[in-house]
Amino acid sequence: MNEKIKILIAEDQSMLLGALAALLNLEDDFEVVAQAKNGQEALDKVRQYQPDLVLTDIEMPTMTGIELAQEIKNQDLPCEVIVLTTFARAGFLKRAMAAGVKGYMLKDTPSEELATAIRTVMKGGKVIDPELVMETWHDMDPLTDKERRALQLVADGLSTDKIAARLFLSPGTVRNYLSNAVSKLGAHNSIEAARIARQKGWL
Amino acid sequence: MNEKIKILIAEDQSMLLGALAALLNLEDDFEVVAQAKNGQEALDKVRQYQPDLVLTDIEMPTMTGIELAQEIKNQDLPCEVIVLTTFARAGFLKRAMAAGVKGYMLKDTPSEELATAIRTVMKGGKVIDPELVMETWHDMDPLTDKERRALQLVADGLSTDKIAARLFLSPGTVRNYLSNAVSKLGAHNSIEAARIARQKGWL
DNA sequence: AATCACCCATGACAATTGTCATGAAATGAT
DNA sequence: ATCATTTCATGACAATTGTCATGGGTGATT
Repeated sequence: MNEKIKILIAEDQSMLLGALAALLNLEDDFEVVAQAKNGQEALDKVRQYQPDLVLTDIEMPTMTGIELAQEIKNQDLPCEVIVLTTFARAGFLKRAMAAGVKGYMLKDTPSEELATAIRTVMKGGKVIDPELVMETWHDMDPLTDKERRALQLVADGLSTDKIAARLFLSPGTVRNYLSNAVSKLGAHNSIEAARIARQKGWL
Repeated sequence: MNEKIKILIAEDQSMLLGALAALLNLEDDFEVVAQAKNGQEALDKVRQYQPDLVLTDIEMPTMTGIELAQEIKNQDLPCEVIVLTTFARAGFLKRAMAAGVKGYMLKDTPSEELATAIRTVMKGGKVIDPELVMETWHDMDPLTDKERRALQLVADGLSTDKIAARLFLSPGTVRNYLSNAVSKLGAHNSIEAARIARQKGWL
């Protein structure tokens, strides 16, 4: 008789964490062995409980789900990772694939598909919605490294003068980088550009 | 023998919708009779299934959870409402209370507390985290009606000239309203002011 | 009736952001 | 080695936002 698939769930919203555990524990062949509310706790518990599979959100305190997946890969921990996140973001999907993630699902996927996805991954398959790939993969990050840094600081609320000081550049330079980013992203101003970049996973 | 508490869940994320249904159906005295992914669907199903209690998110398509609660109250539909939302927002909490909501919970509440909250509400009690009330009730909305309208349009990406045209005011007036809002909210610029207002539930 | 506080409204001016032209350095292709 | 392209960098100037002084209308208070 095959043993149950041991699952660790990482999700910072306690309500979803508990509800997902309840949902997955309904399946005869699943066992939720641990839960974590942030990335570091998840990594610690992966070592401790040695689950077959980790189901993780992306945006969590201390370590994102993608960084968690990267660490699991770096340490050759023998478990698969499925990402369950709110938004389809090109930057996140790309980084998740690079980090060895075997599943990438959105939270607006019907819950019935989750169990099926877990079984598919445990059989060696991958579960990434083809539509998702199609709609995001072509989204190449158009930002240069300096543009991204400047935009990140705009997102943090700094003025161009402060950004210039922080990056050891002159204000004119920063204004130019921001203006380039605004154009590339089709935004009306630098703050909207920062929002778009974050939304795409490029920040 | 008492009948089971009939519950309708309204939540636009399918994964959470199904997981919450699974969680609640584990309780012997609960029965999830319907699920809805938006406010209008929820209202239709409240009429059709006549649940004892509605568990609803706030931000959903077609009708917010608070508007749903208001409609349930307006139509004297005999069921209680518990709001389950992501953020503690003063404006939302106030409007939820005014709409007759009996429970207001955050999604980072442990899932074990949900069943208890539902039973408390069905016994005539209210479930609003006192800390939540303490931390948000004092947050009086400092914005005047015209400031709010101008800020809303900033949030929608309009320039001050366009906002002036839209509100049939002169640009100087709009600049003044936005400047007032920036000061009141302690923001660095009008876009940040709009973000803060939205976050507080004042937009 | 007079006064005060607040909202609504406007424009002058200061401060800041965004565009654009320009040029050096780095990188990749030939 | 050379050339083309891209990135990085800067400042002048235009465009836009934000501050501030000013004043009318409304409602509450004295």
